[in-house]
Amino acid sequence: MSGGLPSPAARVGFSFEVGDQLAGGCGRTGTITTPHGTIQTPAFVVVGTKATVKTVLPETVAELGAQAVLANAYHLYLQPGADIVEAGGGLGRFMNWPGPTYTDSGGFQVMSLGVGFKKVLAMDVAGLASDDVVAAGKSRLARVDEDGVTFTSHLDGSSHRFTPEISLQVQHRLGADVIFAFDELTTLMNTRGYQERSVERTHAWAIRCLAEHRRLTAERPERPYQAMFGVVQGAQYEDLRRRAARGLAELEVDGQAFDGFGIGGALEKQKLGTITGWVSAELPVDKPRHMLGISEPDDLFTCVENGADTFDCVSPSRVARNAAVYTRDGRFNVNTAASRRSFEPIDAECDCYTCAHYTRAYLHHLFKAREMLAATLCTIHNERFVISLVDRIRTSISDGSYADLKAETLGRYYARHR
RNA sequence: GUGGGUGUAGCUCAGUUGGUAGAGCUCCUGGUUGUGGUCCAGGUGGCCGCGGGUUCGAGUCCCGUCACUCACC
Repeated sequence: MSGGLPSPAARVGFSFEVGDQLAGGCGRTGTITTPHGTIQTPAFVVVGTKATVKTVLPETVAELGAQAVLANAYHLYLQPGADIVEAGGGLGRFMNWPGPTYTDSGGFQVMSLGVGFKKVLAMDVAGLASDDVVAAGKSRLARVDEDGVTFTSHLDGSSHRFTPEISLQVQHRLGADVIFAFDELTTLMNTRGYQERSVERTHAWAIRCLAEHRRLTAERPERPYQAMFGVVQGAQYEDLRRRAARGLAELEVDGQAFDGFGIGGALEKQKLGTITGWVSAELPVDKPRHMLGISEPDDLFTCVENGADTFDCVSPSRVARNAAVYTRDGRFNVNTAASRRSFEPIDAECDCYTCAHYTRAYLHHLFKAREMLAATLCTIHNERFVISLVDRIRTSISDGSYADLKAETLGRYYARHR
């Protein structure tokens, strides 16, 4: 382990304590404490982009075992506006979620609105490298410059400007317990030269984010402290990833350092573990590491054993709305003919509300009939599946059964495909 | 009974001056990793109501016939 900083002064309202270590790896358990409660790590943070976990009630989200919810600053800035969320008592109160909350900075939208697609994982990139990537048939809705990003709203076409300072101002108004630095997310199709310049830009923005965060925090001392995470970029390049991580770890602006770190960007699935390992090695052991946009079972194990503490991902809810459901024996689409007369739960071993009360045939019917309950029930199941898996991973680190859990879980989950 | 209309994919319908058929939906199968997604991609499926005729060639033109439908007796 290198690049670690001395322990920062304890901050009121936010802390991270490392628990058990995974034998033979840099995985660990831990406890994140926020003004709205604690998070036992490793943990899966449920995504509620627009201040709602699509199709499910907050009470249900809590019953799923979700420990925290992550919303998006860019989306809430556009609608309803950060001032309204602030006037509504802040993100958690506004959406009736009493537990810990996160907001993403809008950095992801720099890429997704810019290039018109979101394929940043497991993409065949041979021969496609480019400085100016845009999906065929899509118009660019975001343009990056050194100072910030100009967006064209996907809602009404209006033009908006995001800079590190503006993102932080928005996130402070939203009031989540954990906020992220405004970064630039590239795709695997960008050239090495572009990735290099992008990492430098993200670092320069990180400095501005810390300065603005410090200013805003000092301005409102009466408010609960919002923890600030820096985001490590660098695509698939070891030197860029390590340099980015080390740079953020060492960064301190007028005594203000990052409280934790996000690991994001273009992550080739095959290199996910390796990249996470590079980054973890450069980051301080006593601050939490959040994997942005990861939830596939094999990816969760890979990231945890390489030092990741928390995850968020839209996948469980997004695929649920399109009829894909996870089971211990792999994923399948419940809207296909195989489920029409299957009067069994999605996963007989699952402890979720959906599996306790509903059959595949019923869910199949709901999807065919385009009933809204289909999305709700499958979202409940999928979110519970991922939360439960990460919970079991956490327990297994503590009781020494991690290797067994991993072998059994992945062996079953991918049996059909291997 | 008379006159008109319609018969093309499971459904609703397109099919240009005749050159062995298309769309949407359905159906089937994939996909979805910091939500531009209540979606995207691909695929199966038709002796064009039936029988004759004209023509090198007919879903297209002609004759007959059957079914459904509308109007009037």
